[in-house]
Amino acid sequence: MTFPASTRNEETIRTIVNAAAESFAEDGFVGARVDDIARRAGINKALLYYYVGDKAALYAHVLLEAFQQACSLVDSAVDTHSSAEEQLRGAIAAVARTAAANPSFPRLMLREITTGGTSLPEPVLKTMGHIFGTICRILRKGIEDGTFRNVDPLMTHIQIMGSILFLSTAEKTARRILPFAPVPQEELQPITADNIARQVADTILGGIRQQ
Amino acid sequence: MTFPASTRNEETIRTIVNAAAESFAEDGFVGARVDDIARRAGINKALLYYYVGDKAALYAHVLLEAFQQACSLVDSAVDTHSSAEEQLRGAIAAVARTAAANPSFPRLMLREITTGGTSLPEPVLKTMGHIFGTICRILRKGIEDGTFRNVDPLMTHIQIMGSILFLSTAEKTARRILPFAPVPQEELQPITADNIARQVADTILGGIRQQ
DNA sequence: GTCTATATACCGATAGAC
DNA sequence: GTCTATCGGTATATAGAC
Repeated sequence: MTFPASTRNEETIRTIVNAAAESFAEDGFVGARVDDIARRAGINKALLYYYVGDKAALYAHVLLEAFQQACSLVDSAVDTHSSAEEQLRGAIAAVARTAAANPSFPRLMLREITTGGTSLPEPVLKTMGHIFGTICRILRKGIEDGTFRNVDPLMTHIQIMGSILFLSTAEKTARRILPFAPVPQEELQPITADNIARQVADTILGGIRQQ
Repeated sequence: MTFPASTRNEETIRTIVNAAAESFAEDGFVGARVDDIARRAGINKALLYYYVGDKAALYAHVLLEAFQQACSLVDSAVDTHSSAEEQLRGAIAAVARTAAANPSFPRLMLREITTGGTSLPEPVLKTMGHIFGTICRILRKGIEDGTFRNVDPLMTHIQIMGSILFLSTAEKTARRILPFAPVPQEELQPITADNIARQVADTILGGIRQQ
C-alpha cells in the first residue's frame, strides 16, 4: 500500500480500494463519484481524501493492483508447464480465473483500451508489458519448435486478451440481446471462467497449431 | 433521421451526429461534453439542442446508426457466399471493415459492454440481436453439415466480436505498452482491417473446424 | 434559425470543529 | 481520525433577443 496516511488502519484502506474498484468498473473514471465510493466503503468523503489522496491517485492504485494480480497468476501458471501448448493454455486459464475472481478487472481493462491507455501510469504499463512479453515468449518457442505456425505475436496476444476480457464482461449485455435474437436458446452454455478458458484455448490453439 | 426539428437542414444534423460519434467514442457518454460536440460541429450549443434534443437522444441516435451500418454490411457479406466457412469469413471481414471505416463504432461498443448494456435502447438491442442470429445460423449450418465441430454459438459469437472490436481499438494502447515489453519488435504486422479479418478468420475457423 | 447569457444542479476537494 | 458544512468550478439545459 502506498498512500500518504497508511501508517495504520490498513483495513480501512482495503475497504476504500475495494469500493473504488467496483465503482470505477461500473461507471468509469469520470462517471464514478467520490461520494459514492465513500458511501460504499461506509465512511465519509473527507476521510477518504485523508486516507488515499484524490480521485486520480485512487484510480491508479486500483488499476495497478488488478494488473499485478493478473500478472503474477499468469507467471506462476506458465512456470508449472513446459510445452508451449500447455503454457499457453495455462496462461489463458490464469487470465480467465483472474477476471472471474475480480470482476472489476476486465471492465477496467476494456475502459482503458477505449481511451487508448493515455492515462495509464508507468507501473501499470510495465505490468502489461511483462504479460505481453510472457505470451510472446511462449508463441516464439512454439513457432521455433514447430508446434505453432508463424503467427504475429502482437495480434495473437491482443486477440487472446480481447477474447477473454470480452467473454468475461459481455454476458449481461448478451442476456439483454437474446430476447431479440431469432434463435432457439436451449443449449447455450453458462459463461463461467472454466468455459471461457476452454473456449478460448480450444479455438486459439486449434487455430494457430501447425497442421 | 428521427429528430424533432428535422424538417430542413439535414446536413447540419449529419454534422452534429458525426461530431457526437467521435466525442462519445473518445470520452464516453458521461465524459463527452455537449459544448465540445457543438464546437466540433462548428455550431452553437443552443442550436444543437434545437436540432437534436438532449444528450441522451443524441447518444441513442449515434449508437443506432453505427450498429445498423454494421448489421447491413454483415447481411450482404453473408448473402454473397453459400458455404458456412465462406459466410463466416465474410461476416468477420464485414465487421472488421465497418470498424476501420467508422472508428467510433468499436469504442462505443466496448463502452456499452462494460456498462452491461443497461442503457441500450430497444432498436439497438434488436439490431445486435439480428447480427447474433445471423452468426448463429452460419454456425448451426456448419455444425450440421460436418464442417464445424459442436461449438457453443453464444460463446463463439462473443469471442469473434470481442476479437475484432478489441483488435480494432487496442493498437494505441499496445504502442504505449511495447516500450516496456522485453521483446524484439521488428517483424510486427500493422493492425489494418485486412490483417484483423485474416487473423480472426484464420484462428477462429482453424479452431472450430471439424478435423 | 441562430446567437448570448444565465438558471440550476452537481461534483471534487478542503476548511475547520471535535 | 472522523465528521459537517461549504467553496469553487463546471456541466446540462433553457430563456429570450435578434
